[in-house]
Amino acid sequence: MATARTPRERWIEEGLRALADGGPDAVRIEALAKRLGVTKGGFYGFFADRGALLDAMLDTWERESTDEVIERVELEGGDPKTKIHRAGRLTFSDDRLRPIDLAVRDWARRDEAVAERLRRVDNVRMNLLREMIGTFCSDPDEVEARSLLAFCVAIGEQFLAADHEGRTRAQVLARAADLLLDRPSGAGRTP
Amino acid sequence: MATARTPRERWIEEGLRALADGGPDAVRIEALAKRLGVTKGGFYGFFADRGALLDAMLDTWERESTDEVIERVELEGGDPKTKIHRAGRLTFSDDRLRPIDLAVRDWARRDEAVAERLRRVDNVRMNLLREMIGTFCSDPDEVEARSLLAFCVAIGEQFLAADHEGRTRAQVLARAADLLLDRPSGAGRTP
DNA sequence: GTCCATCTGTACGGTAGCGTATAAATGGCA
DNA sequence: TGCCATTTATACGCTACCGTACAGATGGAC
Repeated sequence: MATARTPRERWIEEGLRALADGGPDAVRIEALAKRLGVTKGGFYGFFADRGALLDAMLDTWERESTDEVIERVELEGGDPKTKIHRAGRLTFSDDRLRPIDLAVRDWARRDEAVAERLRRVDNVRMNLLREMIGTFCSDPDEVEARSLLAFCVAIGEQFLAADHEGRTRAQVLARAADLLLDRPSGAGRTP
Repeated sequence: MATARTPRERWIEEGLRALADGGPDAVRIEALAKRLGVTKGGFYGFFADRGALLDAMLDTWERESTDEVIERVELEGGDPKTKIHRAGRLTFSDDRLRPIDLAVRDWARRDEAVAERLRRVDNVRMNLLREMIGTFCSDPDEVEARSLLAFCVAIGEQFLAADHEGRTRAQVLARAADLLLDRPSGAGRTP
């Protein structure tokens, strides 16, 4: 048996890099082959067509974005606020995962199958947020609202280009996190 | 002088539609021509090349997203919270502008010139938010944090696929808006 | 070292899109 | 109505990419 010089995983890996850099349209088999230093000859031994590669890429992304992140968050322990920050950092500060995540989000707007995958991933993350925020906030509606805010900041911040008048983005984000995660919450809403 | 059956504006308009539907890669001259019911023959009389169309599209988007929105927000008056909601609605509930805005955000991640335009647009919007939120919140750092949160929710919500356990997205968003825009704010931060 | 399944390079036909050239159609204006 | 600048259709060469076919290279098993 001849060992593959360019196994299935390398095509997926390079495909995810292309997705991160240029969106799904940039995932071109011949371009990937060039970057891998081979021709597309071997590609069709692993994948039926370009669509099969895109599916496999999404499989890999989905697994890495849920199971592995959750596992690492729980493994290291800490208080809820620490865990929330760690979960956010594992996705949105990781130079590998962050751009893939953002590209998938934009992709999901145009492809229902991708949207379904993203929904699964986001629901896992929202559950984590609910659980953490639920430890210091008793009103379920407010837990949901704060979880949504926290998640939206993590994503929206990546797509926002505004400046902050002398402050750094990190400083403003820190203050925003305080508003969401530090303020003691009443049981009900302010009338 | 022969009046153009397909003037410059129609190419831009159709280009923006393609951008909204499929991202910048979907803005293809021959495809636009087909949708306009003509061939690309006349296109190169208005634009030097595909890049010139993309620039013109961004010019149009930038103007519509700042001047026109601001004008309409101020024209109709109302209290700060009303104005914020109206400004958000003018962009993020408009079936024409919303998908263009989102497509431009993703595009800006890969193109520095687009990022620069988006920065100008977002700074205009952030100024509006600061002004409105400043009317009921005195701490400048908190004004900035709340403005960032409000903006990030408006954007992030569009890219988020999670469900809300029996609640609708609109319900959770309403509660989130209360947290950001209703809570009376202290002068300083909670220690 | 030989065998052989597996992987890889090369070549092919087909589609889609860009930008150019040029001829035909169009409609305002005299 | 006829002129003429402007707009549009058609045709072309070029590049990039997809998916297929097949021959040659590769390296583990024996």
